[in-house]
Amino acid sequence: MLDQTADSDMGGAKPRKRRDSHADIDVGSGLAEDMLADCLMVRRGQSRRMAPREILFVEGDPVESLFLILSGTIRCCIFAEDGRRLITRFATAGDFLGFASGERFAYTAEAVDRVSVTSCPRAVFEAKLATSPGLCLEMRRLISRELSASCSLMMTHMRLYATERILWFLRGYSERTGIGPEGYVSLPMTRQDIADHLGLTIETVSRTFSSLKASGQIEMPSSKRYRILGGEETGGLSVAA
Amino acid sequence: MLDQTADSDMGGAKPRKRRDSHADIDVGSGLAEDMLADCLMVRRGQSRRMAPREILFVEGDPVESLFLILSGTIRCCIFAEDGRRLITRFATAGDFLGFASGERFAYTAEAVDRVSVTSCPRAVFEAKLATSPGLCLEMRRLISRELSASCSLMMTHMRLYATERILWFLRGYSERTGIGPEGYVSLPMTRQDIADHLGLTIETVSRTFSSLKASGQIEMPSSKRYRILGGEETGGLSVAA
DNA sequence: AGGTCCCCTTGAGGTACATCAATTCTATAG
DNA sequence: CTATAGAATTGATGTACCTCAAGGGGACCT
Repeated sequence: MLDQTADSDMGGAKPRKRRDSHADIDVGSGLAEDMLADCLMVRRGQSRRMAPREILFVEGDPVESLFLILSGTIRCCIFAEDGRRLITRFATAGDFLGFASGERFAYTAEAVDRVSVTSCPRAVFEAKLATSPGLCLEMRRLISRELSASCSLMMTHMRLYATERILWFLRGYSERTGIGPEGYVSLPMTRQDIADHLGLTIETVSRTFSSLKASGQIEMPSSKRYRILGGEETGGLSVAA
Repeated sequence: MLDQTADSDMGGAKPRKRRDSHADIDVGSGLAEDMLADCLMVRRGQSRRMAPREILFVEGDPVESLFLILSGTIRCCIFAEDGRRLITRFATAGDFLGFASGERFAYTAEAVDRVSVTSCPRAVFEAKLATSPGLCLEMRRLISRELSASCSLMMTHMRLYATERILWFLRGYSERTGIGPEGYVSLPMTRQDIADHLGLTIETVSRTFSSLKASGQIEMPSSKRYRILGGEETGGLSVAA
């Protein structure tokens, strides 16, 4: 079943993560993922299963391997000296980890729920890089997208009301992970995770969810499942190329 | 003109900015900058002078050239639909522009004060990239640093008081540009620029400057020149090694 | 000099969010 | 089933910042 997942995430059409449904990730560069994935898939048999809260790597660790997420969600965190935590991204199936880092990881990667990843030794990847200039450009494009996602998050942090931040997050997450069979999106992370991602407190996140439910903008049968109401947007097809 | 103070304000082991030819080289892995600079220096004769508010490129423009700033300060902006502006970074002498972008620029670059830049056609650079795998890795490192700077800015935006944001900015800026001969750092950008960089309003920026002056943490003989007081911890003046 | 413009500064009041604190819900264990 | 711990919710209160608004100050022009 692992291979299934892998194949689907990489190139084929597959249920879990439909490439045609999230233009912001693809933006005309399925090529990047394909090439990078090919590289990682060399060792596709060696997938690693992770339990919730399990740590994949820690900020400052030397980069020995690069990773591709096959399923589940991983939070990428950086910590301030005073303990504040910033979750720079929630990486989900099909996302790569470590490519934007140089010698050492710039963030800590931790499993949110049950996760499965494949890895590729850094040396193998860099050897491939040396022989394939195309791969290099594609890698740059991948990192660029990460940078622009980071800017987008910054824009969100900046003078956006809690309601708008939450909706931005929910929309983005559902676009990336896809909507489940019953029409709900699974939300594996805690309120604290969301707070640390959006620059809010856990109470504000909770309150905002409540008010969004009350105003009929979202539906949440449980605290870990949601659906965005109000028409078109829920599909997440509105991202400009 | 920048050199004299450059070595003292960093506290780092190595001189941060060398001014051999006319490229101010930033701290960190000098290798990356050297290789990239070499590439750009191919056309060193063709430097472009820019007046304040002049635009180098606009977000969405196709990337035809890559740039290296020789002197002056450039603001890199992204705009939201509602007109909000985020200045993702102030690029100064020795900084590269466009390397993190793919086909199109991800942000708008505009001169803050009088600026001089050299450029390199993208095709030339990518051709060099194809023949030099080392350059590729160095470029990745460069982009990684930009990404981590972006994360650092996000961390700052996130639940830090205005006072701390301002100090963070002033410290970082003085580290990057160096301290002038009289001990003051020149601050070419407007209060609005700073506000859009730190996620504050112009009034809050101004008020915070005033209170920092009042509490003796900074000195500002005019609104465009400052000096951080308080010795080691605030100024980063520690002369290590 | 005087005038104009733009930027900066300062003030008063409102508000969205943080903080402190208590209760309820969910989950895994006993 | 109850017990216990963690997460989520809800309430009351404070406050840092935003907003609206009015006054300075420097640069440039005639």
